[in-house]
Amino acid sequence: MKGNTSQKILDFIEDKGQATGNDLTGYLSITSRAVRKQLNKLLSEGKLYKVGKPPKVFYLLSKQKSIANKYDIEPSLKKSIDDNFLVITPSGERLEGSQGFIYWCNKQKLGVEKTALEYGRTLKKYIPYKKNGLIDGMYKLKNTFDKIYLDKIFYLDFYSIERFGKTKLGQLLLYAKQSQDKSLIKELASQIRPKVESLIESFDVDAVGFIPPTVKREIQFMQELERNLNLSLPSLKIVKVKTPIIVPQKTLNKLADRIENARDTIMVNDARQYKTLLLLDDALGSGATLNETAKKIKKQKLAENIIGLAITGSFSGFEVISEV
DNA sequence: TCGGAACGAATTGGCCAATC
DNA sequence: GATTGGCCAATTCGTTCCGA
Repeated sequence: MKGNTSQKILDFIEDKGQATGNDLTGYLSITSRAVRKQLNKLLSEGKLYKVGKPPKVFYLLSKQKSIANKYDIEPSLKKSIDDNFLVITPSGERLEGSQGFIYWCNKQKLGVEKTALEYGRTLKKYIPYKKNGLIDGMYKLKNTFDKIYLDKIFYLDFYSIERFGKTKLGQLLLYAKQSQDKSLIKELASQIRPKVESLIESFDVDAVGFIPPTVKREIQFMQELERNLNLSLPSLKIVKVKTPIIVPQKTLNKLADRIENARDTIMVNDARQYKTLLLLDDALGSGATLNETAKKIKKQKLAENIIGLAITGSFSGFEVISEV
C-alpha cells in the first residue's frame, strides 16, 4: 500500500482530467488529511498544479515539467527571463520565468535559444526609461495634452512590450482584474507597496486618491488594492457616477472622447484640503482619466500638488523620444 | 436599493502522534 | 523513514440580515 498513493492520485487525475481533494478522498478511501499531504508533495514536485480557491480547488496534471535546463541560455539572460517573463496558460496554469518562456516559444513555434537573445535585446531597449524602478510619464503626457494638471506622473512598468506582449506586471494586472483574484491583487499590492511608500516619502505626500473603476465587478480591484496597501494616509473620495450606459475608457479610441468620458463621469466628492496628493490608477492609457481627475481636484482646490501613479502604462508616446 | 457585517460551511495547512 | 490520522486555526465563499 505504501508509496503508490501519489501514483494513484496522478493516475486518477490523468484519467479524469481534474480532481478535488474530496474526489480523491472518496476514491482512495483514506482521510482527507492524508490526501492533502500527497497533493502538497506533488505540487512541490511540480507534477500537479491547482486552480481555484477554497472551497473550490481543482488539481490538474502539470503540462510543463522541468525542461528549462535543456536549453543553452547564458546565465544572466536566463536570470532576466526568470525575473521578467510570466505566462498564464489558457487553463490557468501560471508559468514563471524560463518555464513560461519555453512554453511561449513552443506555442509560437520559435526557437528558444534564438528568441531568448531577442528577448534580452528587447528588454535592454526599455531599460533607459526606468529610473529607480519608475517610468516617468511626463514626456508622454506632454505629447498628448495641452494642459497637464498632474505635477508628476509615474508608472511601474509598461503594460506590454513589442513582440513579447504583456510584461509580468501587465499580466498580473490583467489577471488580477479579470479573474478578480484576491490573492493576485494581494501579490500586486505587495509588489507596488515599496514604490508607493518611497513616492510618499520623497514627495511628502499627505493624502492618496484611488481612481474608481468603470465596470461593475464583484471584487473591485482598486478597492482591494487600497485595502491591501493599507496606507496610513487619508484617502480622497473619488466616485464614478452612473450613466445609462457604462462606457469604459478603453473602448474609446479618440482622445477627445476619453477626456469627455473622464470629465463627465468622475467626480471628486470631498471637502478636505491637502498639500500633496498621490493619485493612483491601475493602467494608464492616454492619461485622460488621471489628468481630468487632477483637473477637478485642482479646480476644487483640494490639493496643491498632485503626483500620479499608474501600475502600468502604454508605451505609445515614448516612441518619439526613443528615436531622438 | 445598496453596501457592510455576521454567520455557517467547506477547504486547507501546521503541528504532532501513531502506524506500516 | 514514509505515510497516515487527529486536532485546531485560518481562509474563503455564499447567504442572510440590517441600517443608511
